[in-house]
Amino acid sequence: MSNLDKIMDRAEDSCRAHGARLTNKRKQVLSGLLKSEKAMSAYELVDFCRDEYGESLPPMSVYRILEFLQQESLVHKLSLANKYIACAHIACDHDHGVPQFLICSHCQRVEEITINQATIDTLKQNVESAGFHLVSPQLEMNCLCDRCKDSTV
Amino acid sequence: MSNLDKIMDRAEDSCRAHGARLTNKRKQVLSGLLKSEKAMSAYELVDFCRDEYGESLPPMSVYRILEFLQQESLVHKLSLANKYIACAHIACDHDHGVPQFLICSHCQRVEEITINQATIDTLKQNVESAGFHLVSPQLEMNCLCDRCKDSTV
DNA sequence: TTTGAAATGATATGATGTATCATCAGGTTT
DNA sequence: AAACCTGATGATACATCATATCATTTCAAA
Repeated sequence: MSNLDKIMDRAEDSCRAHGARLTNKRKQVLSGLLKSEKAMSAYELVDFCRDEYGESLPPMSVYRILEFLQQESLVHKLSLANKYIACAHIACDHDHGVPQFLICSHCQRVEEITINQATIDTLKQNVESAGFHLVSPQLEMNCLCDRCKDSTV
Repeated sequence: MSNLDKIMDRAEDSCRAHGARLTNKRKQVLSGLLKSEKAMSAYELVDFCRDEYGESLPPMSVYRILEFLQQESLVHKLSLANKYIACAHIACDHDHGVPQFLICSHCQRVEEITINQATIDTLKQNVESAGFHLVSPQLEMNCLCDRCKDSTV
């Protein structure tokens, strides 16, 4: 069983546990993101599904499906890039924690890492001091990856 | 001399120090953001300039001006909201540090706070461990502000 | 097998952002 | 002052991202 299949199975289990259905179209979008191993825009996913599955999936549907997948914590939206990416921890047993996305401004490569609890607590405390309350915390940072840093020096 | 005037003066000084010109149109956009005391989209600024100054400033120009103001660190782009906001520290003498924006998902109010150095160092260290390098660090977080939290409970 | 809710399709449109070439304004040189 | 250069702005078109709305399909439960 391939790694992709394992992840898709776990995704399906997770949906079922919430009483939600991981339909065929939803699987197509999710596996598209998993296969591509990068962040993709909704319209890129439209093209991908057409090319890969020979099915025309209108943009509206893709957006709806992406929204569903985000609710299920299977996909994250990267606001810095206006793109969507599969969660890197779908098949992990540990708690996912607060995701932090490092986005290479040069090659668009994205790395998802997890912030340690102490740092989150500090951030959260700052937020509370300012009279605000965190909602679905997620951090995104504009970076250069190693390769691009070297190649642009 | 009003606070707004003071800030605009400081902005102009700062530009001059970089050999850049804070032209009339650029002042209009910046003071629009300062007067409104909130984040605005480029097209909202187009409307604002038309209404406030009776001048038609095409969207393309507003985008160019916003880009200029960002380079001068007078304006920040909020990617979570696709809006722009005046830097809260234009007239401050202290170093600005890494800005963190708390955006109320409900009323769109934005608070700019500064993260303490230790937290930044930790974040930066995490980023380096992952083989990435920070570029223009800035954090944005989806929050609820006090008022909206109370009103929605 | 009906039927009701959820998912998807179709269509239109709004919102955000950029490419490109033309024109204008303000200094500098002569 | 006139010519000239550069940076700023205008005009136009278009690309990209996203949502509103109503119609149709699918699928599981009654």
